Amino acid sequence: MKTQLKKGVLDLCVLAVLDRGDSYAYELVNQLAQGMQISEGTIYPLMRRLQAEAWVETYLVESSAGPSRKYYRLTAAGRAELDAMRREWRDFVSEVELVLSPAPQTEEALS
Amino acid sequence: MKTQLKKGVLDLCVLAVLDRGDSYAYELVNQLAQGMQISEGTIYPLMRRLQAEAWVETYLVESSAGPSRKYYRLTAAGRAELDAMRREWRDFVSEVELVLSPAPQTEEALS
DNA sequence: CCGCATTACCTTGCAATGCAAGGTATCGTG
DNA sequence: CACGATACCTTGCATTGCAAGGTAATGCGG
Repeated sequence: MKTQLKKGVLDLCVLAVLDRGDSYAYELVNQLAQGMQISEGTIYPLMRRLQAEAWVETYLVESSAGPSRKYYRLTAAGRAELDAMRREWRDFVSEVELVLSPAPQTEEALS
Repeated sequence: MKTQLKKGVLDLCVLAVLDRGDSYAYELVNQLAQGMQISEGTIYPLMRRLQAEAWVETYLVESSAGPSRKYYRLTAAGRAELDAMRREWRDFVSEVELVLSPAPQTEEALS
């Protein structure tokens, strides 16, 4: 999948996944990596940004196999942002589809 | 419209517009600026990239009001690329919509 | 004829973000 | 006790959109 296309969408995707239940970065990468490529070098800075915006909050959970996991939970603000991003996403897709669709036959295009 | 979302899509949009007829950068900005914001500082480097990839070729046309216009015409390679990009776009949208849709209830998620 | 708006071209520097590469630490198993 | 898997993280680079600024041609009003 083209790298540039993902820019600005991964936030939305991560928030959407977290809306289905708390998770931690390492797991998020594995989940998202199935459909769209995404690597650790992407997710960790991204989670920091989400936390800096107060869209998620964290808590540690000890693991039976490996170091403690830093779980992320959506905040109320995060859920609101998720809704806003969903709307932006739909508007964006509509806009692009409009450009991609065949000429809209505007009357004044016959100069 | 969010800046980051546009990354990787503007190429596709410009090629799609050119597929409907030759145009020049200044006009492309005005056309695209209706739906999605786009500025001159974006379009000129972009057109250079498209030309460097040989997806478009140029020819000058003198204008009755202002300096000569540098028209861009889609090449065969450009048209092929446009088709490829359209497919990538659809795949990309599908992938994101999949993530945004409610939990798909995979059996093995009950560990 | 001169300045100004409009058209039309272009470049520089910055900001945002995805990613490869590399680093650290913990746990269970052989 | 070495190793793989799990899980965390950072640094530096590449790409790309954009604001800001610069150049030049044309026609019009004063």
